[in-house]
Amino acid sequence: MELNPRQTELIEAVRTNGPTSIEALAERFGVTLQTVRRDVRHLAEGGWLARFHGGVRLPGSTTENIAYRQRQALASEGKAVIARSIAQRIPNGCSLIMNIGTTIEAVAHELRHHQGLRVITNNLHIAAVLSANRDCEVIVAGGVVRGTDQGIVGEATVDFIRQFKVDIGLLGISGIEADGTLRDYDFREVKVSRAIIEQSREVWLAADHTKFNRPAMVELGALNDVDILFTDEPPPQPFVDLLSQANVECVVAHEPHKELS
Amino acid sequence: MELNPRQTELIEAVRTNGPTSIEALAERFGVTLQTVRRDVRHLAEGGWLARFHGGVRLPGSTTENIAYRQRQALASEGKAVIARSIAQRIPNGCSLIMNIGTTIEAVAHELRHHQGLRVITNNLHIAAVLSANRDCEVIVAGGVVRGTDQGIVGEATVDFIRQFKVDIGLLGISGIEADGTLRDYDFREVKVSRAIIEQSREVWLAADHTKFNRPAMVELGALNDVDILFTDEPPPQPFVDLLSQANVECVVAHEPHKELS
DNA sequence: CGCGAAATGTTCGGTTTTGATTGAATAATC
DNA sequence: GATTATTCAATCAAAACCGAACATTTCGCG
Repeated sequence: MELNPRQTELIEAVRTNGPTSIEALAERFGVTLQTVRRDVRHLAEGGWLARFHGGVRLPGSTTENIAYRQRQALASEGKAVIARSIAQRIPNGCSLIMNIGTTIEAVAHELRHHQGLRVITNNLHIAAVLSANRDCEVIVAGGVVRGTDQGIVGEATVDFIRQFKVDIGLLGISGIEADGTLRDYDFREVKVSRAIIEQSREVWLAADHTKFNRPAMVELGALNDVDILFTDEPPPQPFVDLLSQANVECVVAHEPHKELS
Repeated sequence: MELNPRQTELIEAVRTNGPTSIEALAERFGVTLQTVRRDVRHLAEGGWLARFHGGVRLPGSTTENIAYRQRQALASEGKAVIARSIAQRIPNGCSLIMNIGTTIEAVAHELRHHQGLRVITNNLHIAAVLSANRDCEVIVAGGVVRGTDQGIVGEATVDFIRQFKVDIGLLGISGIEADGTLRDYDFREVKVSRAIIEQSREVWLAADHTKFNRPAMVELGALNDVDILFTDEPPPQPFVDLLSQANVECVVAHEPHKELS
């Protein structure tokens, strides 16, 4: 089974953007529909893709984990920028813990070509992405898998994470309130995040601008726990002071210049 | 294998710029297409590059993380039959441990509509598939993620599994030798499998016909440890006696009637 | 300068890939 | 359920690409 670059890219395109129409792919690659069909048929026979009338999707995934991927793609504009900015500051060869959250997942994608990383995570997607990097040791935390986002939570997870001590803890979060508390929705996830903070020498927080002033139920910690905050727009007022009081470095990520979609 | 400077540079060029056409390389080095082809053929034979119609790319860039899916698709004819037969015998509401292996993954697919299951696994794919089933509690074992197949192995995994005791342990395996020993390739995986046997009240083994008499390095256990063996063809002679001696029930799964490919 | 070996260029027939057309199959609509 | 609109697959022709054979150049060496 030989694959030419277009076919490789085709798989990649479906992997990242989800189900696509034949027509869109033909335009994307500048070839005719017939050619795309041939590729798609070929790939489907090899089990790389599954086709439906009018398009292709990843094999085995009908509608179940699509809701998740969709959400991931939706807000990816700003998240990718934050992710790149975080990945740039992660040195090769260091140890990380990465928690649940689409922003942190975006970071994982950016880390695919880093070298010598040791990553502990409670996010199945991150584990899957990074385990493809031969030069990266991935340790997944044990525990109960949450159906909504394939996150791993629970007591067992906390215990598992307590076994380690890493250079950098990378946290995504649901909301930062105006009093400087970090919050999330699921208390089981919060317990894990707290454990991550304890076991990390440095804590980096990823939070796009929508997270400021966004309320969430469970208190996770405070800005004091954080060393660096990565975001995509300058934070609004109450937070600028809070950040400097808590001695948090704030990195506002910028688009390199132009992005081709 | 001798490499002249141009060939060295050629590899370098592909390394930095990714897949390239023969034509572009010819222009890049100011030589004819035929010369580039000669170089490329030479380099491809030496494993430095992989070529495709019209150009070259780095080797393995395509097949690495795809090899797994291919393997999964390749032998899926018989595996699906075994998987269905296993899934039929799994009652709703029971607890399971499922290990690494494409056959066991196929079982997971068949379990998507079972109810009230509690599944512990060291296979990320299974975790992903079953976590989509809202009526199934999935617990993933912690540990090091193996890059080749997203299996979780290592000491931590063994410790994690020892915490549980389940109704049924579902094992896939690499080979069954003529002396009745069960074998696999990776000793870390074997340790996990052994732990699974210990923590299960009943052990079900899935092994298609290719596994009989197939040698593998590490001994995992013996047929005595197994309660039921699921396969797709009647086992050859040495095994029929071995199975009855070990008091193993043997289920030969049959195609329902017809399968549309 | 002449020789031979290795590397490179040229030509040509065969193969692979791509694009276009058409009739069949499939989904959507009423 | 019948009709319409897409989509699919088979076929063939054109183009691009490949490899082999042979001609040419380059280079080392006496």
